[in-house]
Amino acid sequence: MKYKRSLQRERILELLKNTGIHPTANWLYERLKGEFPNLSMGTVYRNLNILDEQGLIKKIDFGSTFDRFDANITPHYHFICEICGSITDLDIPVDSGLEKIVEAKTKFKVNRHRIEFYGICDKCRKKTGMGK
Amino acid sequence: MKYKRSLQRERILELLKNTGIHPTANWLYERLKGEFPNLSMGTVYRNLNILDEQGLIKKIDFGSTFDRFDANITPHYHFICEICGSITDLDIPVDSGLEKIVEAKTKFKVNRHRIEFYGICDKCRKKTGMGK
DNA sequence: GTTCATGCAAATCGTTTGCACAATG
DNA sequence: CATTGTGCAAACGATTTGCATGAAC
Repeated sequence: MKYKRSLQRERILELLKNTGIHPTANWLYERLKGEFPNLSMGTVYRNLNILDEQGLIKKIDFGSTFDRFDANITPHYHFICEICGSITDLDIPVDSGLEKIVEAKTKFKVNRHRIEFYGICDKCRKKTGMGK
Repeated sequence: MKYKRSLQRERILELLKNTGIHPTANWLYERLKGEFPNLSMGTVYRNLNILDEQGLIKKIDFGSTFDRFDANITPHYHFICEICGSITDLDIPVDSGLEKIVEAKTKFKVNRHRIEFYGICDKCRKKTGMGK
């Protein structure tokens, strides 16, 4: 895919670079519609996806669009296969020391944390011959 | 809120306890509609929310429903305030040793990981008097 | 018999897409 | 002029909700 310049896209990137608040698409839309009175959400989303594809920004995508549910209510981490989407509970110790580190570095009160590992599960490695 | 028994809710919990695949609402619906021919998605979702509220299951909710975007494309962790929803980039080292630990314990190929810390940010601590 | 749960359909919300027109190269 | 971007509105998919009926206590 070959991209052409677009003022809207440039301004979206600029706004994103000048803020630390990790905005939503709607925040960007609100900020820009003074500048581009006919701006539409479609344009904002399309450009965000292009910028993400170009590696200029990162979408904090929180996984798939649908919720997953877990009857294992003890703290644990997850592994998510990037091919088949399967989620596996991990049997590694939950490290609350990490929360201490964050509290030492910031003024925040940390209540909990979560870790997700992403990669390729054993089944998909066999199927696709990917991974080593 | 006071809850009454419901066969549908009991079966949803049972299914969830007997599988490790972290199902979606739709997966549960498909599994149960043989048993409850008139089952509706509304019922599944309502019961999942009740079970979550009761602490009997955990919704892997991936934060809010909307995407957030970040122009900081170097690997880093996030802190999310549970009161105001603000997201802050954290200045603590990204520990790729964690990925090694997972690979040692599993047959998975790990490509990346993410950590989110949840708690109360300094602004909200002042406002609400919460936290310590 | 009061409260909570169900099924159904319509509504909601964030995001995506089809299309005709405008801007870019 | 060939290609990509825009605005608009309609479509989408997961989830929620209003309402009348049914089950639990």
